[in-house]
Amino acid sequence: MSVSVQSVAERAGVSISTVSRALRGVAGISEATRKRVRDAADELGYVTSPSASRLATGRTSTVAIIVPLLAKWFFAEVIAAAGRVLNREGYDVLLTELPTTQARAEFFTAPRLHGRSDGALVVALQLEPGELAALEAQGQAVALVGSERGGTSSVRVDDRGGGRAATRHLINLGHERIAFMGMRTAPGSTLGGVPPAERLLGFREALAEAGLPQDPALELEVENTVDDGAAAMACLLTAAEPPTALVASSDELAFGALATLRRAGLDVPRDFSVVGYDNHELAGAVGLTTMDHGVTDQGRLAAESLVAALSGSPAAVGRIDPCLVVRGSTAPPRRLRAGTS
Amino acid sequence: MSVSVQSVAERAGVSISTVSRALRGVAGISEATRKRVRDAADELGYVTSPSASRLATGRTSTVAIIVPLLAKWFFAEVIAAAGRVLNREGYDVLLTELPTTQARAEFFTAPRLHGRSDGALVVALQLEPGELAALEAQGQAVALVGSERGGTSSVRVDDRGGGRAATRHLINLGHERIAFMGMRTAPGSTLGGVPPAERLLGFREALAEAGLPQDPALELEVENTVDDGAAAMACLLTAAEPPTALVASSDELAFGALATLRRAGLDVPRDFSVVGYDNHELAGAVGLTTMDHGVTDQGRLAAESLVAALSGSPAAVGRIDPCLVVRGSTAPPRRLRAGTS
DNA sequence: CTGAAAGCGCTTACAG
DNA sequence: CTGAAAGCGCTTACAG
Repeated sequence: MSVSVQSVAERAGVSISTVSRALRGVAGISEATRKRVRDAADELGYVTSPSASRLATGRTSTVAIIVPLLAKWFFAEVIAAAGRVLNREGYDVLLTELPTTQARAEFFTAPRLHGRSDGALVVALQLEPGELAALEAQGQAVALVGSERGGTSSVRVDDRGGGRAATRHLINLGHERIAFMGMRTAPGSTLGGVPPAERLLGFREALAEAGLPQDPALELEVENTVDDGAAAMACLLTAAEPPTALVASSDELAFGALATLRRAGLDVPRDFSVVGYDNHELAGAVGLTTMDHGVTDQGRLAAESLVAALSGSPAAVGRIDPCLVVRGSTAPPRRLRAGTS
Repeated sequence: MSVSVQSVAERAGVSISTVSRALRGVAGISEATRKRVRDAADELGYVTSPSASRLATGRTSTVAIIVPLLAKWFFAEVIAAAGRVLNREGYDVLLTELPTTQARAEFFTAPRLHGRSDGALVVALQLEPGELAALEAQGQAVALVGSERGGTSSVRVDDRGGGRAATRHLINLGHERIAFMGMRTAPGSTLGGVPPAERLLGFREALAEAGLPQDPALELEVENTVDDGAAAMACLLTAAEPPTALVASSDELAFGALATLRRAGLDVPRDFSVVGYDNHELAGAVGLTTMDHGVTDQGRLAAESLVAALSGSPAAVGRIDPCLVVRGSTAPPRRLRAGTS
């Protein structure tokens, strides 16, 4: 049904070996022959069979991108950025979503990538040693975003520094009671992981450096959803000595917190300050001050290091330093603005 | 390097034909033999080579999902929903993003899917006849979401009805000057299309049915971004006789509009009402009343009809009726609430 | 610079 | 119920 090398060879009056070589741009073919083959291929509408080529070479020119959840802004953004470099480099993108611990277990038990992709870009999942080994046993080069493993390419984001920076911003404005909203991994979920935990450590460091007391009651752990952020913020409003500011470990959580504050009739930033984490596409719309951690860069860098690994380069670690984006959700606490409004 | 049928055959003491048949669950193999083969395969850690299998059968068990832009909530959600059914049905998902007219042209010119996938799930792109023909010439079964084509499976969303419903809600509240924010396709962009245009028609129908005048100045066409929504809302605020309510053809646009209203010191819904379109994951956080058009269902239905088409079923059209989700961004206009604060 | 031939690892009529 | 053999459409040493 579809045109094969054979017919191109006949039309060009050469052997199939020559067709294969001419079309792939291999050296050692006279320009005249190459042109003749190309013309014949064009006229016939020939296109190489990927399956046959993959079977013969053992390479798939495909990369699997593995994420916990597709429909989260962060993951979609990473996939988009990674996909662009992957396509540019000639790789197909195979998408795998592992939203539940069950899906995750099944995926790593069966050799699901074997012969389907040459490499895997693993986003956010904290791979257990066995899982990483399983990927490698399937012949996959691996690159990580949101986690690290010795000997494996990854992009390292200074989340601790980010958490510290967000907190310092509030401290510098004069806040002394600052809450932190972290991410908890829900049972059966594959979300969460090291980055949010690092942000919490950064938060604590900033408080310690400023000589501020650590109050465990101000450290909340919730699922990373708008609703949970809203609920957690409500809890904070019931404290005997409420905080005047919040560091949220994601913009989703911050959005939820802002919603609760608004519903409670509190004005941000006059009555309460919020710093988010992500620089989510919608952060601007709600005027959220937040930490930008180069989400697009994370995807791009990871894809680049995976492509490099695929061509034999040693494992590389990309680095990203988050930085604050000031919008309108932070201000000095009320007590420092006695004269104001 | 990896285990082949050959070694399994030797270990089980049968021919490779029998191994192939036993492992694929084909009928006509004694249970004893089947078990022996399975055990041998397990012991050896055998896994079928996809490339070899695809070459032999001519089927790839892969479906390509094609979207204009990955990092938009709507598309990510559709991909996630479709991907789940596709994986469940044993298909791999090949991801293709065509954000620019250039990428789109290149994609349809080269037979990029030939031999890579058995079908294509095309989201939002309004395929030109030549583009659809190109996919079919590459042997792809096709399913559409966000557009329709005779003889091709698709999911039909009643966008006109949705636009009308959103508008009626405002009319029923007593609004008489209502603006509409539609989507314009930016030069070089692949976004936009029929659904937003249908929503506008529904808007006009509702006005006409209510005997309200059509004012072209209240119909804005902008790019589907928060920023453009914000800018367009600002324009509306400068009208000689400003509207009291807005129907936005996406939640992103509505988010932008809400931001502008807030910054202008206007209270929603006391001073101005807004209805969005999408039921975006963050609509709840900002209290946006919006049209839910079953985004997850769109992905699921499209994937299901594609799977059906792949097994020979005739083209099918799924149907979805959008419905209003009331939150807090709509209320009767001020003049009807003279007594109220 | 070019060709004949083996091989990649399956699936599937065709026989028995 | 099982096997021998052809074929899927390429790539790649090996010769020349």
